[in-house]
Amino acid sequence: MELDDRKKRVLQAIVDDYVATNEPVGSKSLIERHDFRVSSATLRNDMAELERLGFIEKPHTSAGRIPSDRGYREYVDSLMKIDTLSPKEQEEIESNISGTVDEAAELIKSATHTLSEATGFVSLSMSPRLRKSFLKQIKILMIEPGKALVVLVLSAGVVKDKIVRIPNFFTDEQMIKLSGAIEKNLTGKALDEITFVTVETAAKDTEIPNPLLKQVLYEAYTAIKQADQLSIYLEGEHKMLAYPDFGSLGRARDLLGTLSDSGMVAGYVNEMENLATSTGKKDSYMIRIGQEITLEGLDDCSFITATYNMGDTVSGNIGVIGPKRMDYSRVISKMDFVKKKLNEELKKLT
Amino acid sequence: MELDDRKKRVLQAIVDDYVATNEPVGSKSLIERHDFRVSSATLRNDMAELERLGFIEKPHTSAGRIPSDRGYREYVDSLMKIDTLSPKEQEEIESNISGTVDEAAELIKSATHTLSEATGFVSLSMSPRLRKSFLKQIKILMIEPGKALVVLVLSAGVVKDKIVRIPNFFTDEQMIKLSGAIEKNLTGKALDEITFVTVETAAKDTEIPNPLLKQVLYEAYTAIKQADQLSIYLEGEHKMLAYPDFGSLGRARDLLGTLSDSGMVAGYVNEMENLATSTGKKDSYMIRIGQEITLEGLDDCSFITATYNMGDTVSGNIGVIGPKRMDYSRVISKMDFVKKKLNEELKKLT
DNA sequence: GATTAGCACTCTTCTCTTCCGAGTGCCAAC
DNA sequence: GTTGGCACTCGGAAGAGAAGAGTGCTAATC
Repeated sequence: MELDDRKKRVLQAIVDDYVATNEPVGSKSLIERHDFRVSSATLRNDMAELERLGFIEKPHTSAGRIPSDRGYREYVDSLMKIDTLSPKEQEEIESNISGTVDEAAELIKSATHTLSEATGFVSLSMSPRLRKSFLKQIKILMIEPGKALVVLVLSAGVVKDKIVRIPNFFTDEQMIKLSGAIEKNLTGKALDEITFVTVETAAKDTEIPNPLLKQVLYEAYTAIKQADQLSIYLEGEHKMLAYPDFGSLGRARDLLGTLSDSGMVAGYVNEMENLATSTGKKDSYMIRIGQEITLEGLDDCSFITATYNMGDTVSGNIGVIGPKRMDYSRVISKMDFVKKKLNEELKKLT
Repeated sequence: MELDDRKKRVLQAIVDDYVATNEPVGSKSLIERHDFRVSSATLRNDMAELERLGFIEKPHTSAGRIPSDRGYREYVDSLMKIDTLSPKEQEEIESNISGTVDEAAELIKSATHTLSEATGFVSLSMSPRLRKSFLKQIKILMIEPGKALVVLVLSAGVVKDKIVRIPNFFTDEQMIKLSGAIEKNLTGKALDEITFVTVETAAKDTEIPNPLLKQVLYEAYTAIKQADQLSIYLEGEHKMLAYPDFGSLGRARDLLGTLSDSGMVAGYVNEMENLATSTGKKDSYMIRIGQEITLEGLDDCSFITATYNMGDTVSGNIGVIGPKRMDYSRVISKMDFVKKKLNEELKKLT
């Protein structure tokens, strides 16, 4: 079912007007605000058809129309045109992201912050998926008897550390020897290539009595595995309260409650990303609208994500969550620009 | 102006009832719910007096009374009695905090989480004030030309690291030598004893050409100074939406907006802590009620903090922010218990 | 002097009704 | 296919009571 040209224009106009005013759009106001050159009765017929097809709906009998999820979907898929940012907007974003930060995590955080500020919505970032990154350095430092620090330096400027327990009588020299051996054998390996066996093998020629060794190796292995755990960073949750779309406190509570469970949100983003990768759909951004989002309380939201890259093998996501009644074009172009800048800056770090 | 016994009981009953019901309390319902053995008219006289003294107020002429900030203040200062937790409550908290965590930061986070869960309010923790902690280890590791990692191990199980830029042609050996020299000379020093001069002196006998050295030392110094920056962790902000006390979306927005500025909240907590220390008032907890809180949007909140300790010299704060119409006794006893458990667990780490 | 009963008064809240207007769907005409 | 016209629907605003909870005050009582 293809929409004819005028119906497309009508749907587009309804979305635009509704986004701008937050009022259901009637046939008469459409005529007033747009140059349709037909009468309101004609639009009424078109609108009835659009409703029959599921693109728009009525809050109640005697109100105007609002876009349905499907209407928004059609809008973002084929109707809207993405405009470019003004130099001023670009500069604002640029000045916030570029900087003197030396750690990737900081950079990503500041991009997330910028994104929230620029859009006025909730923004988020997922930590890079480090499975494919490789070990540049691994050191195990004795802190005190029974305690050591494992420090991992990964490609792309990422540093992780973890305090681990070790047998009390493990000595300094033993640790230095062990650390050297592990480093020598594991450096250059991708995280997902490293198994417990790999670590054990790496330590084989250290001549440290086995029972002692095993626990330390296990802790080191855990530290390595833990490094590629996904984490999420959310910002600007409170901004959602400013939108009348979540008028009732109940809805707002559900929404913020869900967002506060960052593990759940992270899981969802990850799922979306995997789905997109596996189905080969790789636009520069991904949108989920309203009911398409399976998280509780986000029925009135849209969720837009994009992928940033650190080097060739490592990537993560940034994203925006706002009311589905949002100016998609602006938000997407802003996110796109933030992503671009973030990628550039990340490149400088490697 | 001392209140007579019955007036105290009346005030106490008003606070208790109001906290329980969220309804302004009238003389009649007071009689019904409590065993005053006088008539409602008598209580009306008492209430008029309490109002004249500023302990209670009327939302409007024909409503009951609600406690004023001053009323709550009197209540927490001299009327309430803090009850102990049931074994079940204790166990719930205990099982959440004690655990196998090896890093202090993790432990503090989990205590904060537990606190929010147990009270149903926003909870927060401030990172330990590390000025007085001492360096157990400091290592500078080369990552690649132009980049190094400074790792600090502080007393009380705290590890900090920071990537720093260094001159490109700084070599591996130079770094090892430098790292050793700095470590040898700075270990055991408290963070606030370390100045740039100290660091420079520590590196004096390395025989590395001066112009090179200076930048690295400065970066190392920065890393050290940065380690004692305060940070704050907030949790459960969305829970505030569940309380009718913040009925209007506007108020809720102000509140969450303020809480989202964690720097500001951290500054306020720090200020409170300093004030308490300097005036010598050292209760096991501190309370700020309503207007006493100078943060915007927290007029209807109370802010309760306590201090946790890591070793003899290092401490930080945990706290709760809830509606001022809260069950102070329960909240305080819970916070107190969380604090106690946290202190115990922190002790195990050192 | 403190306490009490009684009563007039105040003010919010809830419900019911009415009214208005924006918007619709449909029909007949163009 | 498009248009003008018109009856109809429904939500929201505005207003009018009525109910109810609570107060302050006065005069009587302990």
